[in-house]
Amino acid sequence: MKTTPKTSAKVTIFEVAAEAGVSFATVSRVINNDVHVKPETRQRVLKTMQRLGFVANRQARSLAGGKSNTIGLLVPDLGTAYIGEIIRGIDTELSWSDLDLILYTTHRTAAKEANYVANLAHGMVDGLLLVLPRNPVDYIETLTLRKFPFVLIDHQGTAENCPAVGATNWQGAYTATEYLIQLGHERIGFITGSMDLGCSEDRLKGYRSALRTHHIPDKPELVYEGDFFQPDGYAGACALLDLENPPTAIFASNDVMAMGVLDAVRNRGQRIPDDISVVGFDNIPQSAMVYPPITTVQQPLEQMGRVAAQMLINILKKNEKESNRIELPTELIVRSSTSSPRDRAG
Amino acid sequence: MKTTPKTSAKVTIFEVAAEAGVSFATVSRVINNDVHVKPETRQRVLKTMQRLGFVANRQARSLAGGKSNTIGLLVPDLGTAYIGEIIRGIDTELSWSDLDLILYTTHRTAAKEANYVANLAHGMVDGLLLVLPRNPVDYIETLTLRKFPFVLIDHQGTAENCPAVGATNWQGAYTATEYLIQLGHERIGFITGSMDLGCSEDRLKGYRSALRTHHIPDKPELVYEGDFFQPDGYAGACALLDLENPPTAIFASNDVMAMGVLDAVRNRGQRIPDDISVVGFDNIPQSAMVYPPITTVQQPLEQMGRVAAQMLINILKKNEKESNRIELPTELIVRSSTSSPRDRAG
DNA sequence: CTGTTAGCGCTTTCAG
DNA sequence: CTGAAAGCGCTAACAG
Repeated sequence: MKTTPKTSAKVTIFEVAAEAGVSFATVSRVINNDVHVKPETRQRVLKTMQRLGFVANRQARSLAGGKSNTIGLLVPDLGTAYIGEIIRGIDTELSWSDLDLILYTTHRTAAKEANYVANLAHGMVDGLLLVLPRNPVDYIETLTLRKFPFVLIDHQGTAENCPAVGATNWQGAYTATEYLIQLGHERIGFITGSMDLGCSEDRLKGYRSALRTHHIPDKPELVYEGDFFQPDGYAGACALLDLENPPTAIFASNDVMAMGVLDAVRNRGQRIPDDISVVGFDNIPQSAMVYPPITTVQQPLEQMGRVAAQMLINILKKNEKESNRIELPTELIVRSSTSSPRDRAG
Repeated sequence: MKTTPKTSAKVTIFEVAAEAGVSFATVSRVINNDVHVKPETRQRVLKTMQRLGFVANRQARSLAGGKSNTIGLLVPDLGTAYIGEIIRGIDTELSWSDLDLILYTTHRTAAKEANYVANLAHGMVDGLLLVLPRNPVDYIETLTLRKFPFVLIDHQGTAENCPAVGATNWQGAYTATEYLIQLGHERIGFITGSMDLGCSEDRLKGYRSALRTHHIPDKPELVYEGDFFQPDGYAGACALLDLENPPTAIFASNDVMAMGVLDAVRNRGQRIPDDISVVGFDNIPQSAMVYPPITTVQQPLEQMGRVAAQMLINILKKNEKESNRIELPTELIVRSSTSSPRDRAG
């Protein structure tokens, strides 16, 4: 009952070997495209494999061979379109290789993050893609020391010198702010993202730099600290509009919060863009579909995913990290949520 | 250079065992929470594991133990919010177990689908979650025969008797159609989903039944075959509106196509809902945010993911399939894209 | 309660 | 070019 090869049971290289009349080592060679196999023999083995419906056991291969042909993707959560776009890019790129993808969600728990990284780096996966890492310092050193392949996505916190792909957050925020200034806005509210993320800081800095360049005082009361979620966009807009001297435009650090702003403004009976101009960041698909369509800073999310996957694959192949940090350009997408404040008169 | 345990190298149960002064079997027992270990010993081993930074190798565990503690998720693609919602539900549920999630994207290739299933069922994962399977017939039999645990999500094609979670598509479409009829619409256009999917058929049937119930002739020219993507919603709306006697309402089989309908109607200078009422299906987040917010049939996507994951976990635990098919209720969400056709006069 | 003994299915030297 | 042998790190009966 033990070695009885039932028809529907798993087929191992041994069975294939026996059927094909070769040793199992040869079968292994065929599987691994080893050159040292006579074409004739290879064909015979290949046919047998097909006939028997042989499927190599990845666990075993990885145990014996030392690599898993799997990469791990660590994301904070799955709640927003933002992550979805990035995953899509990664998936696209991976579909051309034969790497599998294991998905880990940290649910915004820094502890879980470090924990996962430790586990994953321990044989489960060959490389790691870390989206929006919270506390990379906790493990980047370990990873680097061990020479474990990884790429950071959308992170620009510490000045660590490691592979990462991000977007020109500073530039994007600067451009958008400047655009509002050129429309004639002088009181521009700003809602930040989670300030423990590098990108949030960069966006805030870009906003401030634009103001400075145009000699507009940077009033602290016009900056509201948000967290990238819609409710905070709503709250931020309310806070800003409640000011004695409210802003004529609000720049939210992402589209999701900008939608919260839209709601808040509408609920107060004000119109967009006539009364208040609104700008977002990311250019997630919804931003074009809401009413009014939101002027936003496009972040090439899907491309970021693709590029990151490419980088990781390269590192895996060459066994050395080549490029260090790639910044993909952001672009201002002007839609209908912004106009000159002078329009009010009209 | 071979067995030299460098400080930063991987720690195995052997090292832990040696350090703790027990046999490696005991360490294994501790890892697996086996009851047969003296509390005292367990503590000592646990401490040693911690100190040495031991992390169990999943590949090895799975090879030896015959299970991987990983489940596979097979989705057609990552392009739509639809899948995202489902994944979120699955992820939520999984976060309470210690199962890992491997993500496979078939990119709508039926061949790839069957292929993946074959591979996965071969040791890579302990169970399979299949979202919107294209050609389940290709492998359901194999899976069932092998008693391989799996759950189908949003599939109601063949009458196969296997674990699945879906929504009351027929009921949802019936209710929505009836709602339009009660508003006074008599010519109601319908844009189907991919007709190779069971849910599409059910929705079409629900639509037809509602018409029949209310003695409204079911005109074939009012049904346009779509594919669930936005462009087809656009095309479908154009085709329907080009009819000699165009419909006063259009019911699209999902929200994404409904958005295409919105575009098409607007591009023709007609207003929603004044000139044309529009109804969608799914209730993806965007549907509430576009202009005008779309009346739609809510499908509990996130919940479907959760329930499916629960079912699979149960099957995995009890090693038997318990429940067979769960239908989660749909619900009509009335928003601003629908009104009585008589409003035109107003 | 704990140690011993076999493998899981495959990759990899090392000899032919 | 091909076979034999030695593990990869761990689980799972068996004996104590």
